[in-house]
Amino acid sequence: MSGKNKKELAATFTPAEIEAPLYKKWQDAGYFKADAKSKKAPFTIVIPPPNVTGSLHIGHALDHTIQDLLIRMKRMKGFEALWLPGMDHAGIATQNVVEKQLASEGKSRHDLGRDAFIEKVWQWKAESGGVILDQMKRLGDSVDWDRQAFTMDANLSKAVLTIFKKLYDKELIYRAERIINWCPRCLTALSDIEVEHKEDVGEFVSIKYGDDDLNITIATTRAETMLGDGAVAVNPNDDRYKHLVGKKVMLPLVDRMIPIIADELVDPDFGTGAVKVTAAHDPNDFQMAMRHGVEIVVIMNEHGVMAGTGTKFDGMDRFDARKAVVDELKKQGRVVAEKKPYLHAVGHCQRCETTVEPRLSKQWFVKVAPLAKAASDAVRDGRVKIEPQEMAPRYFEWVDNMHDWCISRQLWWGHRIPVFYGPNDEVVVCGPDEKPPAGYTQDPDVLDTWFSSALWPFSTLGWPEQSDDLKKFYPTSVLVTGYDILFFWVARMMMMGLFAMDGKQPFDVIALHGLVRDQFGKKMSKSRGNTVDPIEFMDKYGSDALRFTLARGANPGTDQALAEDWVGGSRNFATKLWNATRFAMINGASVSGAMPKRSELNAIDSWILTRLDQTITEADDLFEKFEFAKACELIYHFTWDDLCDWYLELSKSTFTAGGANAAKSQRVLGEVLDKLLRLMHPVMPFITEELWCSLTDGQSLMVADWPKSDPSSQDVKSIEQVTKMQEIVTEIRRFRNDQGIKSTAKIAAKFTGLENVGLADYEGALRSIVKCDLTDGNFTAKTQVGEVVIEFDLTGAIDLVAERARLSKDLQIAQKDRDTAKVKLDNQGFMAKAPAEVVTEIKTRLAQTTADIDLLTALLEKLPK
RNA sequence: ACCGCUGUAGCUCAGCGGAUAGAGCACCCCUUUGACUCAGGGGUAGGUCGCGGGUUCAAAUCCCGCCAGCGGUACCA
Repeated sequence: MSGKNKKELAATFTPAEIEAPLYKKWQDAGYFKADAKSKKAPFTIVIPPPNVTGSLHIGHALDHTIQDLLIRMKRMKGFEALWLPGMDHAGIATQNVVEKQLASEGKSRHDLGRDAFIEKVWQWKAESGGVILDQMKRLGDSVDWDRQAFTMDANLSKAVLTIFKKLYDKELIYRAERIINWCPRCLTALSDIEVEHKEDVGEFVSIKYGDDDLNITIATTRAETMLGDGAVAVNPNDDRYKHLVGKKVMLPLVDRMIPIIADELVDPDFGTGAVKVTAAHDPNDFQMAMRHGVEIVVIMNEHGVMAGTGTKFDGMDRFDARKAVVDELKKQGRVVAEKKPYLHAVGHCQRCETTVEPRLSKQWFVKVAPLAKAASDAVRDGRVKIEPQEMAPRYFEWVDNMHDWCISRQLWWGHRIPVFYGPNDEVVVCGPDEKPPAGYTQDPDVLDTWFSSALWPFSTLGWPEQSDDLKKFYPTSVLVTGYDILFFWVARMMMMGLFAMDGKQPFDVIALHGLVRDQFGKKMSKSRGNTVDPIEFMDKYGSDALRFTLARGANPGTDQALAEDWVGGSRNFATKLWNATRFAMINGASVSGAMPKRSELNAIDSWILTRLDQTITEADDLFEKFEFAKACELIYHFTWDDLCDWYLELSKSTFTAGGANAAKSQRVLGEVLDKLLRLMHPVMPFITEELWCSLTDGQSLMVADWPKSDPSSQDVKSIEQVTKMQEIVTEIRRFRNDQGIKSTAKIAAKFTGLENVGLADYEGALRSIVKCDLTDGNFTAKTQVGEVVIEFDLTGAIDLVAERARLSKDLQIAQKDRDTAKVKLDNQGFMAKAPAEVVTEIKTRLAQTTADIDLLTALLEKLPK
């Protein structure tokens, strides 16, 4: 009765053979496309834009598995589902790649000039950028490729100009001279989040300033900066130094008189309690300098090389100069104390690891306070939900303490700052389609990449135009990302989204997942050499296996460990599913025709339908709550244990017998697989598609309906019956095992009392699953499960020692359980205060264990000596 | 230093007031080539729930302290 187009399933499942063709099939059919004109309710996810220079790593694989899972599920649920892909232009990273290329030809970007260089970058992007996009297809990502976006696209660039001007007009963007994080290698300013603080080994030297008449000892780890000191600061309440405040002291090596000032910022308990103030090279010193009018002396150039000090140290690298300065001071006997090694946190460039140099320079900043407050409030008042909620404090911690955001980058690749300067330093900001007055020159810098990434949830949908997409799909439904980058762009997207879209949040939910770690829970890193390649895993085990492994490990907001073995286990699971379906089809599983009435079904069929229904209800609920690990666990358990180990085994005799009973079970089995495959599709899209199409002759699971549960069909009695069957089977297996009977050996057995537990009709099924087919014999041994007695013909082969040991052990356990129950019931406090259900439960347990004890005692006594 | 998170079976993790603490993988024993052999089936074994106090009839679960690990933040020059 198989349909004409039904494919025979191959004997083994080979992921590589089905994955690419199925992806193509989906793409060709247009299933990934979303329609802005649709009447369906929207469900939107914009991809957290990966880097154009990047390739797929295991963290993306997890991130994308979750997004694809949600999108596929919502699509099946009848939403107009849009998953919008794209990339950001990664200013520094991309420029680095191309500059390296040029360097290998002995050229620098300056040899080419700005326009030619940018052209070169575009060329690089066309040839080798965006590798990740192709890799996403391997994962099965059901993204709408027609809407693919790039932060440097015309429309997204227009969005950047528009928002810049808007912010400037509202005085939320300003230009100022500040101490910023400067990378002397990348030659650009960095924002706070592009700086990584790491413990460095340094040296903490105490240096005596001044002479015999007037001196003060300061302590520093950056001796070279003393050449640019403008003052020495002490705490105003520090009695040791009070008398020196207002006096001037001689700065060694440069022979300059500098004032001693008093400022609260100085901690009297740290170091010597006296601090050198180098306003041009330290953010705190700069603050103090502003307060006290201290002279600002710049002593380094952009490369971190000493310059303009008028000393012999000019021309030396900052680190060489540090040593040289200390040596020189030592010679002069000014080094009073040295502490080394001295561990302290130092900022490093996230991209190139170079030690960041705080540097005084004029840059453009976003005034974040008002924007951050809006971003904070949106979460606080519940318009945006963070999942899991325990992560919210981290968000607040970050957003509420954000410093102003330096957005200038001294690069060429990126959105050029739309500011033009007139001959007398007039400033004009140009929005899209606006022209600066003649003779004005544009700011040479570009904007931080994240300035454009922050617009992603709406710029990709057409903003600033009021496009159909924007109307249909904004606000997006959920942003899926790792908690480690919650701050990187989530906070920025929130700020910009709320600002640009008149207070409408960029997403309703922020769903955070953890990091993928190695099998020992260690963070993966190239230097540790413990990274894994998702592509390699997909080659070896299939995409579905990788996806399932990741989804199964994805507890909300917590990290997960990943080992190759786990992926292998998921591959085995996929194989199990494949073979179960194949077996079902060989045995005539069918999806056509009406389902038999519940009343006509045997307990086993009714049970599996009940379990299926429970599984659908619970898994659906868990998926909706972003509890992917638990949902997968549930599905795994249902498939492997309930369906394969119990249902199929218990039903084999029915299928073999054939006839009307078999036909009913075949229909039931078809129904179970049909719904199960639908339920699993979002997690394992490839294998489920292949199996489902074979089983049902359907077009595609991608556009099939999500399985609905029907709680009214719950059959509690069938659960009791099958649970009883499982107990009997387990006991017989245990008995056979203890007696050393091969699991394939067919032995004789006699069942008594099945009718007492409503299993009179299931003796055949029971006999078949435990290979006790024979009914005649000399029954010399027996065991018992409640009211059911099973006797065996072991023709004197019974191992009395093993059996007695076993029974004694069970008896002991039962006695212990009975005792604990008794203690509870004798406890007056418990009887008085515990809820009635709990008391009843304990009473039942007492009765149960007492019965068990009687039974075991009797069996022990009857056991031949 | 501060904030946050974590500490449960050999490993990775669930459980987060109801008492017999679970799963996957690994181990051990038996078994299998008639859905499953890069497999499958069955059966065992394995845990002072980090440590110490407290609250409760009842604590892995709540509170306090401590220890250990991780992450983030930080102006300690």
